[in-house]
Amino acid sequence: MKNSGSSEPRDTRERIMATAELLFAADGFDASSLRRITLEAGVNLAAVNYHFGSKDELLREILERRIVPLNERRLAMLQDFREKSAGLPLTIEKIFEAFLVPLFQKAPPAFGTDPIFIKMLGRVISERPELFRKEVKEHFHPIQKIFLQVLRETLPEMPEKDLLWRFQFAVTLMIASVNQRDRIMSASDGICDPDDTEDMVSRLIQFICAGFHEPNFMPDEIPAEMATNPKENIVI
Amino acid sequence: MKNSGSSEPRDTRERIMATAELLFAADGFDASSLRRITLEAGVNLAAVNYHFGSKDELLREILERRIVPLNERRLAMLQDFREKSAGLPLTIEKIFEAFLVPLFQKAPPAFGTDPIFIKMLGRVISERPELFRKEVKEHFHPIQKIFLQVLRETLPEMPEKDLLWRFQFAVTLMIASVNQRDRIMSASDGICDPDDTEDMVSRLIQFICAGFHEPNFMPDEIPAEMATNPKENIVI
DNA sequence: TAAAGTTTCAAACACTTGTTTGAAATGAGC
DNA sequence: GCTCATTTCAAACAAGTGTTTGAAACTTTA
Repeated sequence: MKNSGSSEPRDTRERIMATAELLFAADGFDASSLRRITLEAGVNLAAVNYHFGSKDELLREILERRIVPLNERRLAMLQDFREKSAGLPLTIEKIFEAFLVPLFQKAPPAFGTDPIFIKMLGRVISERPELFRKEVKEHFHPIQKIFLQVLRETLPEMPEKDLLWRFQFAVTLMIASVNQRDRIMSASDGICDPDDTEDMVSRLIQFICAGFHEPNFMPDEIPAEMATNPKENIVI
Repeated sequence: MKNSGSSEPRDTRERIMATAELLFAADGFDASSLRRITLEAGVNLAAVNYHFGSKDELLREILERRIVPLNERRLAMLQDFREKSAGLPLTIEKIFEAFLVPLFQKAPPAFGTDPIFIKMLGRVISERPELFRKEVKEHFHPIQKIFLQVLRETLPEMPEKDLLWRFQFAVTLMIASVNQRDRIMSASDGICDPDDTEDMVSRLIQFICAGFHEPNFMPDEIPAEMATNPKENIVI
């Protein structure tokens, strides 16, 4: 079943990256040893350090070859919607469609994204935050800035802090929705099925947009219980 | 500064648990070695295995002593709101206030919950899903069932699948909001401050409730792009 | 075909991990 | 006082980690 012999020359890199992405997604970064990765990829243990330099650098390369085309597709979709909107501001729904759909869309491994990558993204974000900080600054912040600008055109009256918080909730929920797939499935007794990507993405967009359609945030709504002495609230 | 000598007899367990919780929250489970935990706690390395049996069991005990009182406080708050509502169904806002506030509320370590615990929760959920599956089934599913029932009383017309998805989005966002604190902070250039707990929780409740106030989900709203051949959408 | 460059491979390296061990120290009960 | 159970401690254990090495096997170039 497994291709244990060496095939084409440049193939080794690709085999390592594909296998590593799969294992990182399934078991996390630390839990996926180079020995298991290379064994399942059918290459020698030393190949990773030969071709990538280190395990961290392997992860960085996997990330980058996915993130760049992902963001290109987001921008292309956004541009497409804009051309069709005849100068009018885009609806919040369309904006988040361009933001979310390319992330969940299944696509050829070389240029696109698919659930395996985003599952890996979700896992590694919380396991290697220091590695991500750099990657996020370089690739995700610029795209978030662009989408925030477009949102601002649609919602010119919304206070900056409200807009930012709601957008961060949207991004947080987006990441977590792939990160917590298994929990969602089992907590709903299988009724919520994250494998039905179309269904989930549509619901996600609806849920997120609802948050943006709300009136501006009123600080008076702070729950009174938070302000009181916590000791008084303990009930045993 | 550090208490390196042995103090009271029963103290060792408590010192280990407190330190471990802190380190697990800051660096994750795998990244926090027993050597570092015991060193910072000022106890001997072998103490963990003597008092808890294993590192996994230590984590399990930390979890359980937090989760049980947390859920007790949630139920107490829910009961309190119900008594004040004079038989009327609770508002969605009140329901999620009872669900969220006790989680973020700062409280004495022995009986309550605080941001350190929930940060740990967020990290370990994605790092040790197999350990969590059991814990979640035992402690979180029952409480989710209760809150779903209360939501159902308030929203009797909503289709079951819609209610479940929106509730799962709420839970997902709740967990992720503590898990992704650092990302939220840096992605918003410090304008969104998760350390301002009152502010964040209020906004979170507003955002979540907006999703529940939406009309029922219409499957027609599925973005057309998801159905097309992905290859056609690639833009380089 | 011969030389040079690239890639593979088995073995070892240096290090860290959770866990176990058996003797020493400490506690309570009589 | 002594005894017995509990707890601490330094040391070692077995297993796993990412990485390096230097010789062998290939490819490519001349």
